Amino acid sequence: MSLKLHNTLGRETQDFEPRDATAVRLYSCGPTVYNYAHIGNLRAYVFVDVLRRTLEYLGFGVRHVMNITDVGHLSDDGDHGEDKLVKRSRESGSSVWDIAEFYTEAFFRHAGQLNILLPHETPRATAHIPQIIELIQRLEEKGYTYTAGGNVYYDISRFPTYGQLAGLDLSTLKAGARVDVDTNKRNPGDFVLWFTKSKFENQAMVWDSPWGRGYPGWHIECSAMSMTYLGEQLDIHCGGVDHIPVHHTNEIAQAEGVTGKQYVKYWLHNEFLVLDKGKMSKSDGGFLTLDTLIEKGYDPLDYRYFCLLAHYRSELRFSFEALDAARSARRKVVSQVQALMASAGVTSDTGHVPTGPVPDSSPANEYLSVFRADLEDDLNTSRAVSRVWAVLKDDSLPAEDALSGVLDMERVLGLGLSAIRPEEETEVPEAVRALLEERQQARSARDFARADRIRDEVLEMGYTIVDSATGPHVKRRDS
RNA sequence: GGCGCCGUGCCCAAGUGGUUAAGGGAGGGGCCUGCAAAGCCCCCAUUCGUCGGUUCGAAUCCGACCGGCGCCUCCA
Repeated sequence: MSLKLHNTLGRETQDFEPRDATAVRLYSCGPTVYNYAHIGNLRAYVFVDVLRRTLEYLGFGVRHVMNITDVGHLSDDGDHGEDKLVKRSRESGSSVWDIAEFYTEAFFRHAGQLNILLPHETPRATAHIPQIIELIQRLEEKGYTYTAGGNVYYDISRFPTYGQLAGLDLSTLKAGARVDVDTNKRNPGDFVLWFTKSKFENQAMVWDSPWGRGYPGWHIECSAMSMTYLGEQLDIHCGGVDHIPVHHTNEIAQAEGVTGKQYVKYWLHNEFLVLDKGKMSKSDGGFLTLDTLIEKGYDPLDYRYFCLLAHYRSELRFSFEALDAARSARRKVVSQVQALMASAGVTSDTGHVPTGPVPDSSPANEYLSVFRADLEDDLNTSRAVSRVWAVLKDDSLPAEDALSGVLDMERVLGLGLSAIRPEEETEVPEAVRALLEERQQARSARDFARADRIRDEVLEMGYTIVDSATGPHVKRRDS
């Protein structure tokens, strides 16, 4: 079998055939950094990470680029509304640049905590204004633009296949259904490439351009940066489903308008994380960040595990009950892996856990081949995760093989399994050690009430006592 | 108004024409234990929103209806 991916362009699952298998050109839409990424946003980055890891797992070379949109977006279409960065700046008293930098750092921190591999390039929009201007100029030369009311617009009537990705029927789109009509536009679907007329004070991020001092529109930065780093034709471009009708539709119009060539071969879009009340929205204010989950006692990787439980093209219903289930499951995987380490004789002294390729002779390959097939089937992570359990539950599998099998799967899953250390006697304070001794004496004397009191006392101090045939073990609580 | 998606056990969720409807969590029972915890074993949907239809056969295809949601504004 070979990798099959669901292409939004054409709405069908297709065999993945990159233009160059040694360097798959992957572009994913990154964050807009005027606020923290919420956990719904983060689901999208986990998805892209699994995609990239899968490609690498299957032997493809990958070049992954993700933009950081640090230029302000308006909260409304057509030069109305307010720039989100400016708004944030006004509210916090910091400069827009500081705001962008702060949230960019927060984003990378969260991504790292989720075991998301850093893309090879993470270009900032503000660092690519010349490329953006050049792209607009090329569109202008080819006659795709017009100027009205001080802004440069893209004229979608010049691009015959406009809206193909989204299956838009332009004649049925209802202009102004939710937004005021921009009277400068010739066609309601036209969009701004360059603004010179800012309606608000304090527009801090402005640059000189052939059309006047101003700032770029909201879709052009992705076209400019993707083409700068990956060339005119990409293999895969991903993002959330919300990008299909506008952002990605406009990106295609911009890129293909300039090059006359197909911009992206495979468009992949992830579905939303939803709450009872619907999707989590960045502009609604009430949203959960990864830090919120951490404060509530979850490991970031519990959330990653949770994301992997559902297919990326399905809505995933978030609840703390469901997250608890993921946490319980992941903790169990961790302890099972530690048990395998013990069986396989892996200690921190012998040091290494098996990391290299699993030998063909290993019985674990039976599981790895179905695992691989699950991923090749449009990234069925839900099934892929179930293969971890299958390995863990197969008692006929030698511990070393089970261990190497699970760690091989970890290359894609990224659940932190390769970072698991053998379980060992925890260094405990002298006071705890003394209590432990006291408790053993109590147990020998069959004074269990006292033994239990001591156990509670030790628990208060942050350590869990677990009795076993070979004597009591002490672990840090909540491991 | 237009376009689109979803509805599977207590919860999350896979499966999208054909053996017993993955997997996890929770729950129940058992083994083990002084008791716990952990671990292990067993149980937990004759049924896939409802009603029709197509088919030898449907959770999977078609239609209607009910319910939920997304997009057409920035948004993962």
